[in-house]
Amino acid sequence: MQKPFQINRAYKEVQQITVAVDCLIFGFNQGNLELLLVHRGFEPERDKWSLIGGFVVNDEDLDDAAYRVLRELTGLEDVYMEQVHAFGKADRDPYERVISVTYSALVLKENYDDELVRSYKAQWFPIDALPQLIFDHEEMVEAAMRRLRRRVKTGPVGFNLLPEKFTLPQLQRLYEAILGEKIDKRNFRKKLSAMNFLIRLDEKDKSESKKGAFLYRFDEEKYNDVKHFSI
Amino acid sequence: MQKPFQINRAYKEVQQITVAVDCLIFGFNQGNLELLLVHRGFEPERDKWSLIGGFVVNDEDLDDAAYRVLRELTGLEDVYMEQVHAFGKADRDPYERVISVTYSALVLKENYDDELVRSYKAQWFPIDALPQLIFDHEEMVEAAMRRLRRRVKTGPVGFNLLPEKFTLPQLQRLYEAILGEKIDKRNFRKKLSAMNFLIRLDEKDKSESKKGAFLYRFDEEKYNDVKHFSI
DNA sequence: TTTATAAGTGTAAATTTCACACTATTATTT
DNA sequence: AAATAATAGTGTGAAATTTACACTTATAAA
Repeated sequence: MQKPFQINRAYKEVQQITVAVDCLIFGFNQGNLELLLVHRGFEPERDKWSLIGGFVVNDEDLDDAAYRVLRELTGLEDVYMEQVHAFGKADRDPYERVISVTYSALVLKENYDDELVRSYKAQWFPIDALPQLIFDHEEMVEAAMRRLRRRVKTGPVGFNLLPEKFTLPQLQRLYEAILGEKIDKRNFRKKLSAMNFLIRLDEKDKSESKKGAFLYRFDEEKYNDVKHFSI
Repeated sequence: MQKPFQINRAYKEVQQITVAVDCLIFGFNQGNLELLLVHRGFEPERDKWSLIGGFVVNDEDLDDAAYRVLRELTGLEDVYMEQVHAFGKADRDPYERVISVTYSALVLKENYDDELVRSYKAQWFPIDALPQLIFDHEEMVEAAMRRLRRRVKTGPVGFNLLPEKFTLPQLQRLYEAILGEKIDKRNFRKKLSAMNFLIRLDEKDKSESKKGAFLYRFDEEKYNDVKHFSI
């Protein structure tokens, strides 16, 4: 029989393991939900693509490691980010045993540091046209997408993918891209206006239509009064 | 600037970290949702209680580590278990840096090995009357409860906490214990009978009432025809 | 002036959720 | 033998939510 649980916390002889974070960096661009990937230029799995990852160091919070990796690649801070799942099959990385914890980040494509991204040979791919990914990274994408779909239906996280001012058609296209289905325009707007946390500005965005669409902004305070967010 | 991402996967100089799994073992007993905890008999945080945990060894899948820990403590196999969250604050364990991945297990209290549990000084506590827990284990319980509440509303996982044959009053009490709220009997039954995956047997359980309540069983096949599970 | 394009708006039907109270069965008590 | 006490079991109508659906408006471009 094994040692009692927890007891061996006091022992130092426990095996240690390499721990990584992999970031699913989502952006929204011209109606497409996109994912930022880096090209893998070495074996094994050379020329496939990979999530942005990095190793966790010993004095660093797990969450901080994810923020660091994101910052190093994109230059972004204060980004919406959420842990998704820990992937820990012993043979998931053929080179060595690595446990990877995935994080999903929603970034504003206009804000990130393009230069930095390019220097890492990173590239945006539409979520429905991803290249081949290494290891179990496809499974990671699936898990993150499932969670993202749930999150945007039950909370105002989607707004992190849009600029401060946005139009309702943009917002709807964002939801359609994330959920992978068409949404009825009137029903969509009805739900939003019932929740009453979007402020219509006196400005229109004419870049996407002749008529122009009113710009809105998300109002944090009004959102706090919302009982049940649902889209 | 740091090394490019992923590249240093090929380097062996990465710091390694102790990785643990902590199991939230839920049981249902006499109308109460209960959690199995072990008493901590040593410093730091002596005499608090703790989740059942163990360390992940290098050639072991993360999920397998959780199953092993559960089996070692309860003797149970083939248990419903699901990863909840990875907890990774650098100082969450004051003794040494440990990243802990939590798993939620739903066990049948009648099946586990009582002797084994007692030999580990483990004890069941009602979920609404937990003792003080070590480290961030209260946060772990919260996270697991949130997920469990969501899961039982959207899928047939609650049945893992009941024996093969169970009555509708038992099932309702289980839901009430998990959700922490009273449920209307008629509405509850209406939803279940609409989904049509419970088979009423020709037996009654008279242990909990004079009249006796019909026993039911969950029918896997019929469940597969259910479009939307919702309670 | 016409045309083409996307923005914006309301209503009715269907479905789902919610609130609510009495009868049935039987072991136990008197 | 009758009364009692305790839990099981059952249906209906109101309210809220979700869904389906089509035309008018504004304006740049032709």
